[in-house]
Amino acid sequence: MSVGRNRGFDLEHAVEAAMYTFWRQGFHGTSLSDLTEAMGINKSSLYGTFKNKESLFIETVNHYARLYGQPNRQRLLNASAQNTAEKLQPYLFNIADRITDTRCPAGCFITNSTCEVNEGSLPEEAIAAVESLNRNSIKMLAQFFEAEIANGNLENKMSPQSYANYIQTMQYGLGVMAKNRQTIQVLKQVIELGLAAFRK
Amino acid sequence: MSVGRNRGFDLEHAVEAAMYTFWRQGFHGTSLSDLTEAMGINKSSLYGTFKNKESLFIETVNHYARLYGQPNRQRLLNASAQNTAEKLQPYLFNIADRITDTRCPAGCFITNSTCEVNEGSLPEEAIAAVESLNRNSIKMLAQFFEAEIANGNLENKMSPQSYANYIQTMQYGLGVMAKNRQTIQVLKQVIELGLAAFRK
DNA sequence: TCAATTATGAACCGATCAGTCCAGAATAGA
DNA sequence: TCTATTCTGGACTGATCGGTTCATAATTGA
Repeated sequence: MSVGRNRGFDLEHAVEAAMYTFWRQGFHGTSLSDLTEAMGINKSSLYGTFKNKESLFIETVNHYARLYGQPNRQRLLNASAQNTAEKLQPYLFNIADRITDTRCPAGCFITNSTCEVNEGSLPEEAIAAVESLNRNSIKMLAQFFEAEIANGNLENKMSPQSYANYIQTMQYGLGVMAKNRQTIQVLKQVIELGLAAFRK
Repeated sequence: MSVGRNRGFDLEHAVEAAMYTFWRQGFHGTSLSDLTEAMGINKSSLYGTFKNKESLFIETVNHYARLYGQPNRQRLLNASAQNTAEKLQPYLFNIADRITDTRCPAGCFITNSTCEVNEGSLPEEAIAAVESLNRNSIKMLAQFFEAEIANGNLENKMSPQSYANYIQTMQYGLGVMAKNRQTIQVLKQVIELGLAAFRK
């Protein structure tokens, strides 16, 4: 254990509380008092631990991606279902479940943040963090489609990149639908229609 | 002409300038100084004419819907193409063109605003205005699909409402993709894939 | 036990926030 | 020309913004 007084709060719980707050209210809609109240710490501790509002925001979007995005993408890459549509369905259903989960803020944190991104308005490093997560998501989807085509599960009428862009668009759209308080049933019907592109 | 001093600025130009500012920066990301600077007027005139920031915001989202959304929806309802996909394609391409138009802020103003909506964070009447536009959009899409099914252009495997939800999801997704600086070419490929649901 | 180090609470900072006020300028009708 | 009305510029308001400072509390290793 390092020298000095011990931190009086749990780091992960604090990041999670901050994440929920940014997720619900956005970067600009969240004040430092909102954060300190949600995290149960005061400003000194927040600045001592996380440097500033922007760094804490970056911490939370990355936490979100680690917690929700990456495991689901990993399952998609490892999926053993017969065809592409049957692999994509549980992947998208998982997203739909998450973004309509009443225990969490509505919608997708990354989608919301992407809509808030804008030079001069959001701080530069925060923009970079969000854009990096978006690029990463599309990249992993492209990898998935590349493998699907290589394995003969999918015609190569379109490039893996194009299929990836399509699914990314669906994800974003579902996020906004959820923010708009559409039910899980609606989202699952939307997904079924969206998967028509992968069914013969 | 009514009595008293004449307004020293053009009302429509002012609303348009405010619209671009909110569209680019969001409600919370836009300050009154941003607005007065963009509109070329001062606070007294802004408050005298538009009451407050919230009312001006509502004015701008409605202006956006009148300017872009409604004409395009009207064209969709009047489209004479052979089948459903050929009617939807120009409708969605029009959206893609607009949200990637470099003369305007990236993305869709309504989509961005929907992501910013959230009780307690955005003022109540502004939330109501955005939600009303979203409901209206889905309603008109549902009308379109109802007619398509009635005319025998589309199987009634799914309800008109479900098809409408699907297209609305696409629209939202395209908006976020555009905000994420994806090109018009990418968006048009995505649309082609998305229309697979309406092609045999 | 004591020095070095780290965390915390509270007061404080200048800047900016949305919004108000008011004196004066401009206009129309009488 | 005079009066009533409306619009405008600028100064001003209290509140809140993100961020800092500093004295003190708590901890470890020596």
